[in-house]
Amino acid sequence: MKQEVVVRFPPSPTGYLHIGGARTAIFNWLFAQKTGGKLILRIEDTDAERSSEEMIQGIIDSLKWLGVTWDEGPYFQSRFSNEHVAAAKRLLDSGHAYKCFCTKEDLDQKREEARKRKAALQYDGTCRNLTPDEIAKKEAAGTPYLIRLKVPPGEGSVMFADIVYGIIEKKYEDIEDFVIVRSNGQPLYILSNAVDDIRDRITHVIRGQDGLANTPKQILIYKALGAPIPKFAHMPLTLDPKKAKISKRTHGEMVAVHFYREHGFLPWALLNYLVLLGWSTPDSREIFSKEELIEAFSLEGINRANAVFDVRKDDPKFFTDPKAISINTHYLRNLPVEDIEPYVRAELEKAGIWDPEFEGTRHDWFLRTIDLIRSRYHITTDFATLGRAYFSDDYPIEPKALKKNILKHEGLKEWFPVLADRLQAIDTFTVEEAEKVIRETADEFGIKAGILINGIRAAVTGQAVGPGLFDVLIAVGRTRVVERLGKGVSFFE
RNA sequence: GGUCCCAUCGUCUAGCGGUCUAGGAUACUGGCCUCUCACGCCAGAGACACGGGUUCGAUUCCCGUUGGGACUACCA
Repeated sequence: MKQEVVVRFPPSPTGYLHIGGARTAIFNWLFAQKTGGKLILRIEDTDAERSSEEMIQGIIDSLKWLGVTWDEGPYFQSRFSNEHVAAAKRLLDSGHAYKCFCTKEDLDQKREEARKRKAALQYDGTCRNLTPDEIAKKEAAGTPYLIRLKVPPGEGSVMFADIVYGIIEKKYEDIEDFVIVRSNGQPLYILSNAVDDIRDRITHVIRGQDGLANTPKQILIYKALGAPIPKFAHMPLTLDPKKAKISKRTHGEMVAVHFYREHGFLPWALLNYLVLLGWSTPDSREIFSKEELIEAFSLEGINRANAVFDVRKDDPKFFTDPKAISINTHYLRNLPVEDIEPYVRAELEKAGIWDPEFEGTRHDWFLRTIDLIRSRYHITTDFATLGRAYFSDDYPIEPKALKKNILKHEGLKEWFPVLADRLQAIDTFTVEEAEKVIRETADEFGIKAGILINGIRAAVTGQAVGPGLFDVLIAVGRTRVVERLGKGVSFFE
């Protein structure tokens, strides 16, 4: 019988969830979904100094927003510190680890010397072979100690087959006797993480490539503890355009999941973009529904080369990776209107122009209007900014539109009121009738229809661009159109 | 410094010895459409880091160089 897959996402709550972490969570989630396995959320909060309740909540909110679901947890690493300590004691008792009484100063000094000699800066094993007598003496003297894992001596090596990177081999002699417990008795991440994974019966460790170099050490811990070794799949890192690892510290909000939430991204669009960073299908397909993505996903499709998250700081045209925006745009335009309705509503509420009628008596109108204007928007916030005139009477007139489409044609001062009257007089206010009236008016005054059309668009929507004008008029509604045109004269004052 | 990983258009990528005059996406340019702007459609420009091998034949395999990245804490 095949063993059930269990994977985990173990964020450290020292900050918000960023792009890189989200991507790791997504890959784990997809693998669990694909294999019918479980995803465990484990908060690695053992660094109490830097962890906070607020960050934990933020990470959970971001995961939920993305639609990444987990089957167990959140567990908190700090609750299991007794297990980590117990594991260290077992290692000590079985001779797989030893106490090291070297002082930090000694170690620093030795490291410094090694650096000067240009040699590897490994621990020299001073305390590795202390006799029981010597140990007892130092303990009796109250000398503080930390615990190091005893790396097997000799020619051997640690070897494992990473699902993404292939066979990785590391010689014992290239691994130092690394610290697993601090002198204050606190276990270190490398130990805690392995112990937690063993307890949680993790079958596949899917994480960033930055964990690759530490994997041999962790395998040594698994072996020393007599635990089965999980499969490893390391994924390429996300780099910034300068090829530096993405981090909260250097990139700030730009790389936070919540930044994209606040800037008009649809969660699935962000997820879809993120999964494309380091993963692909043989046919280079890029747009997937949730079901399609789970179906298509496989660890074998993960790329080895790091990917650049093309964030563009201070780019007037793109506030983030153009590809991410284009995927968001795609969903904004192609999803059923009902699917994006809630996001539009949220934006209108945020802008203070939400009207309950939009989901009441004017619900059909609301959906049709969203559908009418969405093809030129990229982010959901556009509905409240660029699309404001459709939902509120309080909208700004873009200076460029005012100048180019209204002030340039002084005749509009007279034409606007005429148009207002004539549109008001139409029997049934339809696209066809409105168009007829406007074109006839243009003929009558001997001007190109475009002048009236563009002028009306600027007056009615505040913008120089937008959907076909006659559709706009119907969407905005006769009453408002007439009212707005009636005020048109004031532009010239 | 040591150990390890990586290397195809600006960016994300396909390619797993001949199908490559290297495919897709995005961004960019031009055109069509048109009341504007988008959408859509059509077209264009744009890459196998370099040098050695192996082979009848290398983008694909091996080695080296260069470049980039990660790890190397009593952080996680």
